[in-house]
Amino acid sequence: MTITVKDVAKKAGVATSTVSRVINDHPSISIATKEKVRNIMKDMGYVPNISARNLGTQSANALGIILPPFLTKEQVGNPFYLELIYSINQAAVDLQLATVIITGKDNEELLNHVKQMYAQKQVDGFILTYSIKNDPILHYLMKETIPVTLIGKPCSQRDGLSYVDNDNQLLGRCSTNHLIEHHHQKILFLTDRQEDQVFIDRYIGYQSALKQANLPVFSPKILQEKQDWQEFIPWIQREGITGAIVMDEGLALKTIQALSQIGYEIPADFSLISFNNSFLATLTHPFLTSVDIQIHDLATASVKQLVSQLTTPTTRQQPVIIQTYGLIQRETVGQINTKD
Amino acid sequence: MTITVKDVAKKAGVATSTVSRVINDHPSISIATKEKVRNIMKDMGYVPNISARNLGTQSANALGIILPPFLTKEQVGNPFYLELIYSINQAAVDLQLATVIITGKDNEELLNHVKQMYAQKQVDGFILTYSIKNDPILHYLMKETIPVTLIGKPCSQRDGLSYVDNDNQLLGRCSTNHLIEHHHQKILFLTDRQEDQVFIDRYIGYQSALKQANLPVFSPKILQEKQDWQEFIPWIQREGITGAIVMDEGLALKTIQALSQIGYEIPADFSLISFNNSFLATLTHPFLTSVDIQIHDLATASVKQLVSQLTTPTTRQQPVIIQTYGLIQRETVGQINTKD
DNA sequence: TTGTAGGCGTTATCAA
DNA sequence: TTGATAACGCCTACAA
Repeated sequence: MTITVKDVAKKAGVATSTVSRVINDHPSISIATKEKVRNIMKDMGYVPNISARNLGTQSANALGIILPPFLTKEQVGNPFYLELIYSINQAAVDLQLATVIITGKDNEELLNHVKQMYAQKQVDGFILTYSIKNDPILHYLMKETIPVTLIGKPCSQRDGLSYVDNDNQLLGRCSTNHLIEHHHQKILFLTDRQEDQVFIDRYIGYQSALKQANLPVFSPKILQEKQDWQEFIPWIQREGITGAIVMDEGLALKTIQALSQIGYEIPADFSLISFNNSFLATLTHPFLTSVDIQIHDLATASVKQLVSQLTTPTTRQQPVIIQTYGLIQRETVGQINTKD
Repeated sequence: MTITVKDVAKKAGVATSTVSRVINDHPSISIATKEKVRNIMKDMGYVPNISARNLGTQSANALGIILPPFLTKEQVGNPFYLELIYSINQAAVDLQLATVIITGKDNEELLNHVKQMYAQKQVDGFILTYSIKNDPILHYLMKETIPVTLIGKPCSQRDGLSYVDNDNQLLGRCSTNHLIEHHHQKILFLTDRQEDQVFIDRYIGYQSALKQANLPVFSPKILQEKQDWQEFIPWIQREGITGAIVMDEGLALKTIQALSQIGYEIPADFSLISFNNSFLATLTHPFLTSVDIQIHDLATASVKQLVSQLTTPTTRQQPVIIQTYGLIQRETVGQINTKD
């Protein structure tokens, strides 16, 4: 029924081992036989059986994408993950790797799935798509020295951990500078999550930009509950804040709405700059000025990191920091009205 | 190094076949030996090697999720897919199946990946997450009688195709009725894509609800280009439209914005009801009244359908239509102001 | 109810 | 440069 190396070997008048070598482009096979065998493979429509290969090579030819245990509808909706999955898979396919999804409704379930996938040899390693404090998943993977690449920076010092991240301090600095260049002087930093390493780094960048420009640094505003907003908006007016760096595009949209309710015009009265450059940025006017974090590069680099762990397990991986970014100027940043 | 059936067998003083039977819970093994072997497996930390099993059973123990070849940032951002992936994986894990992602930058590449994954026996079958006209992917899978379950209704008659869908005509009818109950009389249907089977069905439901209520039926308004909006908004005013069924929550947000620009208050002057109940619905006020399409049920049913194709390839699958839905009332539907 | 033995399709280790 | 042959770990007749 299915065509195997044996069939190809017989037809080609060579041994199965030769066919196998041709498949793997082994250097010690003459060009002539390679040609011959390849033609026959094509003629017969031969396709290698990956399970059999995996059994032989003791590998899985697959990487696992660990998604965060989603808690809220908001997180599931986060466009970041789908784009990441998509880009990781594209990079993986280029290397003949399959991409397996790993989820769980909570950390315990997720950890079980991770363990199982690895123990059953269904994946060779993992890409962990999020970085949080005291993550039991990351802890387990490192303890067992299972190949893993983290997307994002580890929250605490993790020796030898392979990770790929944006230069979030740089992004924080550049976005802040963008507002400074537009003559803003009282610039805020807004977030809806503070445990996040991404937040910490960007906030550091924000601080450094302001200090360098001799402008006031504000402590980050955490906006989660309704009450946070109720205190926040009057406070902005009182303080005469004119601009903000916003961690998340969803949050930016909410902020714009809250400000319009007190009659602020964007960007005439207030400027915002956000991150990710997702579809949210161009959903409604004013379109969001946003920092593109190059998800594609992040994904490609993470796959590369993981693969090099797999091929050379001994050598330590240097973290990769994506330096490129895009400052996508749209409609939420303007010169500040200095006439008052 | 790794523990195999052989090791377990030796320690338990039984044959490897017995161990194998215990693993698969074969009925002809005595409870006593089952117990014994299981304990030993646990003690030794035995985990079956899936590649080996797959090789033996000629299966892959995995299903492939085919994602649409994404064209635009908007589509990548669509929260629907991530939620679907997540739910499918949860359902698959329960059945001990792995979930493999399949993508491509265009139909050609996607088709190649699909072919390859199946030929290499990396997946047993596919879940196709979208339904479009003349889809070469679906065409190929059906021609080759490869197990597949479609999420959504096929655009043209496809004998014997397994699919899982909402009752979109029902959803179209119910959402329209919801506006009718609020005394709306001139109700529109808004979409940003018209090739879509989902659109067609919901529009049919819209029509039937209006006809039954003896209210005017409008042809669907397609809103894609800027120009569409420029013509649309004045037209609404002229015609005195007071409500709309909107295919997509992103589109609903855009519509609300366009209407506010001409001074309309939502829902006092205009009501909207949309679909999916994604995080977009509660991003900004007014929060969207939305029809929840039960992605979780869709996912679970699709996995079940696919698995039953795999286990009993001969019997025909009856399509599954999810009848339940949630009408999530929020802030965009109100009684129409009848005083004018 | 259990054991024996062969096979699943590749790769890897020897020799030749 | 190639060919035999033995793994790889599990499943499944068939036999006992």
